[in-house]
Amino acid sequence: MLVTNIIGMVTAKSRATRQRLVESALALFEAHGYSATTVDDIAAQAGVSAMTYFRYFPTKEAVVLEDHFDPIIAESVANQPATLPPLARVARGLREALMHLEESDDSEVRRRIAIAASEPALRSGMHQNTRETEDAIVAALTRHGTPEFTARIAAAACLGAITASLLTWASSTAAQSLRDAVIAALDIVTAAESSAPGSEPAATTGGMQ
Amino acid sequence: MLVTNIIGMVTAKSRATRQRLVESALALFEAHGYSATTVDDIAAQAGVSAMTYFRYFPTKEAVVLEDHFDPIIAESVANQPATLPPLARVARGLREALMHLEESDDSEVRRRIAIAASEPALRSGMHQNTRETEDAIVAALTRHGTPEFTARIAAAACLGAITASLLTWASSTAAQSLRDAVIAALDIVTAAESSAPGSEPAATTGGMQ
DNA sequence: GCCAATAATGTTAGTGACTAACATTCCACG
DNA sequence: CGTGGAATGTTAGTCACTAACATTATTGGC
Repeated sequence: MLVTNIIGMVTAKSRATRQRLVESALALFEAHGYSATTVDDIAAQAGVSAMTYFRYFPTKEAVVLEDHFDPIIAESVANQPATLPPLARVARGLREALMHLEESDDSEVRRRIAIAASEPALRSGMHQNTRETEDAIVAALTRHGTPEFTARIAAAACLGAITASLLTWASSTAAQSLRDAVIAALDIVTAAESSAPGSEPAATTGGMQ
Repeated sequence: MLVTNIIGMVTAKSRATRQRLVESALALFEAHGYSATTVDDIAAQAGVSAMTYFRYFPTKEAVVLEDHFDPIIAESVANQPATLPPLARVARGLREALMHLEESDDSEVRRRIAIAASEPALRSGMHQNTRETEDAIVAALTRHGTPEFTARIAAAACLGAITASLLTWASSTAAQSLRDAVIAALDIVTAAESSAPGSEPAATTGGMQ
């Protein structure tokens, strides 16, 4: 949820402008590369001034890095049995949250992440985006007695794994779904726990091993 | 190893200039905040022009984010027994690499990371820095038969945990050592494996739980 | 001690991301 | 139709960063 949503900017016209900006940006980034594309280019392509671009997106990065990926995670994590080790709770919570995600928009997400993977600055921007999610997970865990440091490390480990997984997934040609890529990553993080009580390994994922 | 070390820049004078730039930057960042400090300010404080600053550091971030922290890690990881699950091998390799680190310069590192923690842009810059280390670990693991995806996820998970740990450590007032903070983080990531064969939990760390 | 060669620094001029202040156009609703 | 607020534009500026070229220190050989 990087982006404004400030009061105003909600009319049909504004939604259309925003959409044009996103599409122009992705197309130009794919065609000429991220750094070779200026904000002016994007704005011009969308039929709008650069100033208007910045009214919709706070930075050049933001138009790529908006994540539709910050959802009910905390809720899911909080619902895991407190008897599991923190890392397992986070991983299982993330897996469950994923199940409540429409499979549909994989393709645009893949475009975005593929662009992000191509530019170091954007790659690290992805990590920045997970900060909110990390905080939400930490809050969920500490509410049930996990010490803050432990909670944060467990969250950071899982999110680091997921981010790496997404970057690999988006750059790969395999017809794997985003969901399977993330699940595969979480399986690796919790591999040693697959024999622990109450934890069944998720469905195997084919290609990405 | 963010920074130049290009041919030249190795004389006594250049080392002195570099040192002055680092000290000026840290002091100004601590005094007025990262974003309120301009590169011109830093250069002026060091008695040098802005252009000279950029001859030593490629970006404003770099003067903070140089890591003395990218060392023999791959070597250590490669030396772990291949019978362990990948995550455990990475964690144990990192722990061992840490042991070969002088404890001495904790204080400056702490200053740097504390500054990094205060600015989102710098925080994500830290992640960017770990990319080289991640690649080195992946290379070490795949050389011994671990699939690339698995290797990368394990590396990313551990490095994510370590980074989070460092950010917490640097902002805390506890007199803990950097080494103990990192070990504590790795213990959390591999908690479920502490009963696995050949893996003894590292020394407990007091404060940071 | 003087004279190259080379390292270190400076100057100028530019690009591009981003901000602030203010002016303008568009559009819905009375 | 006309008015108020939303959407957009203009201008002018700051700051990170780059390139090309000019200048000053430093150092090693004589």
